[in-house]
Amino acid sequence: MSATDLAAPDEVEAIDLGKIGQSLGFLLRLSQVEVFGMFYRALSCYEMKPGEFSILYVIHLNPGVRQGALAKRLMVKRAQMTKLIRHYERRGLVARTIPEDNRRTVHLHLTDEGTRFVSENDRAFLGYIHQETDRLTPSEAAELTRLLRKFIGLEGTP
Amino acid sequence: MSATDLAAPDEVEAIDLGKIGQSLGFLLRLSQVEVFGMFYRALSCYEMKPGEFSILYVIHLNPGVRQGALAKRLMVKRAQMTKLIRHYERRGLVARTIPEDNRRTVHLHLTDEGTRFVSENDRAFLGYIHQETDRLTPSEAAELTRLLRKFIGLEGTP
DNA sequence: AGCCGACTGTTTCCGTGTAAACAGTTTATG
DNA sequence: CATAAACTGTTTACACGGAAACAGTCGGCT
Repeated sequence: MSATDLAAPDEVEAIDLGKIGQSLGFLLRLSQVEVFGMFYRALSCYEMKPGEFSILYVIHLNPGVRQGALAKRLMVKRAQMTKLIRHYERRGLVARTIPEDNRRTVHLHLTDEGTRFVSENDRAFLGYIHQETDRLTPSEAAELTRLLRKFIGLEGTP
Repeated sequence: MSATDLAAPDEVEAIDLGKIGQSLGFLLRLSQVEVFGMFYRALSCYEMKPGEFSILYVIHLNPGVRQGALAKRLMVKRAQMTKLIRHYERRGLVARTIPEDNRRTVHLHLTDEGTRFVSENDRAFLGYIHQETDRLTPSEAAELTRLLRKFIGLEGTP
């Protein structure tokens, strides 16, 4: 079933959450569960999770990015980024190049196949969210993203 | 260091996020990282994560809750809830009782020690967030929680 | 030049959460 | 009543992400 399977009635909804229900951390976690559920219902056909696609997408927008810089921007650990990039390399979507002037770093590019993949599936992955914010009005959805962007200090860079 | 350690300059911030920067899923994930970072800086002394405390807190508010109902309400899998509850039971904070009329279910209560723990650390765990939304004005923080609550369908039950 | 420290990516190990199968219990159904 | 189906919690196996240690590379300092 969807979340935690259970055919229980509204006994569940009767549970008092107290101040937890106002806690930003709790609300964020539940929201993420909700978004991931939406994604899964809509895009389970593609064998790729939204976070994985976003990496390809950002490489597409920034050819030659350093691997560590990408990791920091996307807030994933360098170790994790290594695993993902090696995976995409094996899959033939990403190419790694080590420049001569600084052989510590790794620059990332999309292969032709990777470029094609991103171009073709762009809309599906980026647009799925706007179709599914059914509980929010469009202006509320816009305000929500604005507040989140401000909260994480992502205002100046649209 | 804090997030992904890296002494890099603003090379990182120059990376173009494109439409990803407007994606609700992406923003939610970054926000959660942010909140968890806040918590860690403030409450690393307690040997308990916010999600773990929230379970004790909700049991405190709803003595005798069924374990599965609690899991569904908090959106954690039943298997995971089993591990957590058994852990708290060993630690002497939670007591499990199996009622005679339905021996499939498990009802949860706090022990005296558990009650004391929640009462004493209540403020520290629930209040840490309001101290740390420094990038948001109070009214913006309130609006953000309101929108998140609406987004996950948690409106009627304050 | 040579050494020390910092940077970058990688590897290894471990904690946590999930999925799937399981066991006991209750309810529905013939 | 007996059998099947559904419910509830538990166990087991595994995938994912993080922390820490590691190896190669570069810069600074004497």
